[in-house]
Amino acid sequence: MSDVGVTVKKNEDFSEWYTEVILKSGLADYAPIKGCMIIREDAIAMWERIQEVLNKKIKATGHRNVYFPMFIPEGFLKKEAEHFAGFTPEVAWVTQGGDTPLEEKLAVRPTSETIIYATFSKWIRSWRDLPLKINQWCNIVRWETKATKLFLRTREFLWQEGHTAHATKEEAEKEVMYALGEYRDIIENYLAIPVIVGVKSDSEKFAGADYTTALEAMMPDGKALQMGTSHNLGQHFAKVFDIKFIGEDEKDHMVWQTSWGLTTRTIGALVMIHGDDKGLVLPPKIAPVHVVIVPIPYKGADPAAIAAKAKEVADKLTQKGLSVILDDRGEYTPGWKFHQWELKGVPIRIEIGPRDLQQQQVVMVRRDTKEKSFVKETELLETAEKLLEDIQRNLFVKAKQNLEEKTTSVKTYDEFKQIVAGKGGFVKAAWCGGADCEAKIKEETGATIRVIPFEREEPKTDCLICGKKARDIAYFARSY
RNA sequence: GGGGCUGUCGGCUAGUUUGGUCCAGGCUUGUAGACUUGGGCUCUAUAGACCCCGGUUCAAAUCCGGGCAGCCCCA
Repeated sequence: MSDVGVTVKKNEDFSEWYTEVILKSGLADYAPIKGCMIIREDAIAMWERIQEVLNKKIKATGHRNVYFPMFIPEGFLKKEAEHFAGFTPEVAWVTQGGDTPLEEKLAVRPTSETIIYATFSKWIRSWRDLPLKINQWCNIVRWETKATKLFLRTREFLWQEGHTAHATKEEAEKEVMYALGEYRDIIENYLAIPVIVGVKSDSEKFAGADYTTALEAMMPDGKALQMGTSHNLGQHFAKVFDIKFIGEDEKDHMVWQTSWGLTTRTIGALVMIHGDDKGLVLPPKIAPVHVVIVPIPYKGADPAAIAAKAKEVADKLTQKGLSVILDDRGEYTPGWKFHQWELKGVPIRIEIGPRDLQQQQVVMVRRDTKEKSFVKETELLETAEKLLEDIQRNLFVKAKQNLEEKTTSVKTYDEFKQIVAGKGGFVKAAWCGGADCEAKIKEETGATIRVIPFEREEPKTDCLICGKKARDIAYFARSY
């Protein structure tokens, strides 16, 4: 046994397991710059798949892609005070070009609201210009000081940011929910990760927003991970960037705005949630490769016939629209290849050897359960497709169980502390809505309000901290 | 933000406690070849490292200082 595979078990040293799986499966590598990572081929392929799915959705509803500069003049960033205060601690600044100091320093975008909205004020004149709905795929820099965690905490990452301007408050509210809904579809139905959706507390909302809605997932180690956010910006930015339009009533109005983002963090969540001791386990709908075929060319057998059959099977599956790799490398043994492709998380492996040739069958192994079956050639396509659907569903169901197992309702603060310090996960607790109580919990336990779910539950007990009447049942957790 | 730990061929490591045996050993990987192939085959040849800077010393992978990088715990 060599050490090319994952050397630690997921439930023994989760953090180390996570890093090893990512490095060894080839999703990413550390970059020679502190806090930065290299996103490699397979991870980019998954990101491209996410792009493909989301682009299709938002284009169908009238959003269009754009690209704004990555540099933002300091003055822009400062215009909305709360926004500036929120982002300034982790902004990277460009202060010099060549040998010449800049007259005004430039922020490397931590998010693009300000530069985009400065432009919106130019583009929007009349109600006929609304709604304005754009999106951009780009990189973002936030100068983190904490330890790097691949995909989850790096100074630079990729994301998509949608920015919209609307004539009415109601329309903006609808847009916020629209974006959140599309995120939910991608995350749950493609990435197979169940989420709790709802609104953030004031202290956790986006700097400069009226309110922030979010999707939160639960990792196997009991920490929550934010999977995406959709903000209602109200008229905060419209006021400072002077984004006005003349309405049908021939009067001046401020626009109502939203912004929403989904990042490459979701790939980290995917690894954490579905991976196992053998490596990655990818949901078929996001996997860059659906099927790997490993021919087993015994010496006594007819290697040419086996190779031909493997090729034939590969072609059939490819024609059906699946992404297939025929691994006919002679220098590796089948066993070696099995491990390699399991590490990379390919959903289905097909083995074709002399015995299968005789029986007119193939051996099909699913990555999630490692279950092996013999499939008649005539049933190859339908079985493969059914299996992919099965795997997709199974991964979601298992993740959903994890989410449910790691969600605990508590009545007292003692119970709360015990859960947070022990099994972790989401802790549902009654909360008065006060920032002081929230801050106290954060200080004493490290847990924050991840989300106040839309699927509202009526609090039956009083606020955990102050004992006053509770406003909500909030989901608390320690988080990434 | 605070505390702790670690850094040796591409990867994992031995050597560090007690400076000298180390122009650094092993396994794995890479390369060339042979032989194999239903769960990480075997053999031969070959390539490859003390994180960086400074100090102590006759002598530094080993001790000291600083830097850089990574990991863990706490908030």
